[in-house]
Amino acid sequence: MSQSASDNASTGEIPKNRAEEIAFVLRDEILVGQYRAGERLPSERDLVARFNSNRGAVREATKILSELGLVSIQPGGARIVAVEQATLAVLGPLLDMREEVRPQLIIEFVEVFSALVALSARLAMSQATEQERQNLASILDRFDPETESTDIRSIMAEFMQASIDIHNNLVLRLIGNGLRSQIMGRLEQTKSDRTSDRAFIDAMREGVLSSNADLLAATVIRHFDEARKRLIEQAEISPSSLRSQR
Amino acid sequence: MSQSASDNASTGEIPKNRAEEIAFVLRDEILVGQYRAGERLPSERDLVARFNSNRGAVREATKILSELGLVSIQPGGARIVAVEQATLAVLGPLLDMREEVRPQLIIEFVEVFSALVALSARLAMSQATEQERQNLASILDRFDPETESTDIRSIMAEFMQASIDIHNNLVLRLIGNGLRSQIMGRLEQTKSDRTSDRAFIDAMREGVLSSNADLLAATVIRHFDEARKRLIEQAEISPSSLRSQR
DNA sequence: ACGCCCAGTTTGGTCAGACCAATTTGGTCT
DNA sequence: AGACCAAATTGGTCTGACCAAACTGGGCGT
Repeated sequence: MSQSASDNASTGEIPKNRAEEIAFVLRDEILVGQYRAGERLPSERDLVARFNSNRGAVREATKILSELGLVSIQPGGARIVAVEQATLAVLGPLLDMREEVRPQLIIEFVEVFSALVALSARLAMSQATEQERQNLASILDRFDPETESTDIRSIMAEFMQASIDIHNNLVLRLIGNGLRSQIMGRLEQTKSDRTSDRAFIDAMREGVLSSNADLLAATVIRHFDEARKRLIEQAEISPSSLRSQR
Repeated sequence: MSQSASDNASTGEIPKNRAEEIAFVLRDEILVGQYRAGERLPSERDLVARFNSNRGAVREATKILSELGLVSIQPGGARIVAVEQATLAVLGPLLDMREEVRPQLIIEFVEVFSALVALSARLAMSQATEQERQNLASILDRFDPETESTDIRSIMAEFMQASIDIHNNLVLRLIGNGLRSQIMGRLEQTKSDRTSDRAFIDAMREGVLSSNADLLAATVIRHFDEARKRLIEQAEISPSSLRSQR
């Protein structure tokens, strides 16, 4: 009845050691809904038997789950916590595991990311030096509508990072870190309108160079709103019906 | 040379076990700058000696630090990671430990929280039922300018939660969880203008009941912007000079 | 002097087994 | 049915051991 625990999903999640290996498996099982919230996680000794490991490794694994906010460990037993109570760190795995909620989750991500990029751009504009503005513009210049390889999303990610470096808002940076690490590499290529992308980039460039925070923010919001609408159409389901699936 | 590791700071951070006890001490030492980024954490065996514990507990502790993003554990040694790379979970401890950056950090928090509340209100308005709008309004109604006890911040927190329950954006909810758990109970009472607060609450109420997302968002932004300006004055230092302290 | 290489040491990773205190559980008694 | 108690279970702590990879310093060759 032992288990190798190595049947991990697609993404480049390479467990560094036995504990992470076990933690990832259990995490995915929880995210997939194999246990319900409030239910008890198997005892450490049971997990030892199941994964053919030792209590040390198993305890480290459950520690990880606890840190993710997915389980609550107490003397007497560890209990599963609702995903809604967890950490941002469950986002990525959630995208990998739950195909059904994936489209909706991506839409929700865009909603939030949009607001954060707009905010970041605003804050950056309020104190950027001339050189920093030039730097931001140069990032935008990397966009080339001719080349398929230049992904507008990676440019936005870089723009976000650069603007964070300018205003240096730690809270925003930490949130950005979390979102980036969870989303990076998990978003498939989406076909987008290159000409409208061109217009978007140009508008941002103008906003940056003229240090027009309002224009910048509005441009960002509008662009992501369009992207969001495309995603909704792509999902071919109305967001409200999707929303109830979770 | 042993250490009891129980000299934790003010906030209600009660370690559940030896591992957390050790982790909290090390975390605080890192946040205070006792180790520099890239430096090596003492070896597990050294930590065992220092905390008069065992390797199992120490390993669980470093696992926690690793999960916080404060250290990177690799065969050969664990190394300290820059705070900027960490998780939102370091925010609270940072507020507790670094008095010098506290004012600036709070300002940065307000900047972000403001945008998120505005976004959340927007999203909620886009799909709130009549009853849900009434519920939001009733939360706002709990504000009583006469009573000193009604804290406008707790009302905002509740409003945020309620609006999240409406739109049910998981990403926003997870971020909200993180921010709330880090900030809750760590913000001192600030004297605010009760009459302007009254006006703010009323404006929000109107926005909610008329389902006017733009009004709501604008109101939220304006209010937090004023709050932020008060905080800056209170700190008696310009944000730019503070910014360089970190 | 300088750089390369190798052996010894240190470090994290894994494992087995033991004891404790608190919780949980199941059965018994009322 | 409910209260109660004893036994089994569970997480928490601790000891001691072995391995492979990483790190260290010293000696060798250039």
